[in-house]
Amino acid sequence: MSQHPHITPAELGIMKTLWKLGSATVRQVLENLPDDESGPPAYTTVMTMMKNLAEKGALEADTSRQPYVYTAAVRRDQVLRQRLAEFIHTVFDDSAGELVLHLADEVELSPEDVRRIEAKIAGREANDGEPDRSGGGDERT
Amino acid sequence: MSQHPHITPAELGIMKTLWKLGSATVRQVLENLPDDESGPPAYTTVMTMMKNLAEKGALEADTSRQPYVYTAAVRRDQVLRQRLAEFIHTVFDDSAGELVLHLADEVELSPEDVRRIEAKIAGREANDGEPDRSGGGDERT
DNA sequence: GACAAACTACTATACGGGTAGTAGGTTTAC
DNA sequence: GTAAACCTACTACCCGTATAGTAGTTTGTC
Repeated sequence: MSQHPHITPAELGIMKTLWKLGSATVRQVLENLPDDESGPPAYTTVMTMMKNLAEKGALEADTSRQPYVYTAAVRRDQVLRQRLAEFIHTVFDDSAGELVLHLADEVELSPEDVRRIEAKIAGREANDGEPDRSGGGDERT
Repeated sequence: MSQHPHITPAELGIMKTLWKLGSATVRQVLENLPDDESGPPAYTTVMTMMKNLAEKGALEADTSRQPYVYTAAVRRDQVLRQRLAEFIHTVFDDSAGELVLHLADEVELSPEDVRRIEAKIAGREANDGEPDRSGGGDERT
């Protein structure tokens, strides 16, 4: 059971901070939270969320230290991946291709992005095998 | 005007149906709603949402016909684009490159997808400038 | 014109995410 | 060892989304 728990948007902000800091107390997280328009939340709000995240298994709490020290228990790229899959499912009806279309069309890719993507693609073409995408080709129309 | 209203997940399902059908009554939408695990919603639920969407400007209602006939008032790709931008912002901290990386990494991209990205990159490098996309019309579908 | 069927408007409720207060425990400083 | 500061646990509340019931309106039929 390592299926990642559902992480809400606000929680994601906390996770991001944890990923950045490695380990941190509630206060440290609070102080490093990405700047939100609506000002920083209350200490207890952050605490509640971190507690929730810990209960969900997204964070691990070291309760032997007094200001509990939290650490991310799920990896950044796993969570991001999950979100991505979810997103593709709900918005693009599981069609990654469509997403790519929009992506390529609209979003600005920095030269560096392009560089990295090229590298990625290059790697992909090298061992061209195209791993069977057994899953469900369920193209709509 | 073209600033898209905020469309919630459930509403998106309705929009999708409308985009597919072109124009439709509440009942038609209900009957064509993408299969949701939790069974289809009640007629009135769909109606409420469509009403909301109409109020938000996402749908247009022809109230001269008795079973009102609704039509999407925002374009599919615009909404999708917006969602994508939002997603990239919240999840990938505005780094489209990261998204693509994950995409390439995790989701199986078909050779065609890759080709598209390549084409895009090529085009981008060629006339490195801003892709003119004057948002002229506001026709749908 | 009356009745039935279908539809719309209004209203209510459940539920989850987000927010935070308060009470009580723990640690630290004097 | 007492007080101040800090922290945690528990609880409450608000708000938006989603859901749907009910009542009244419109339309079509006989």
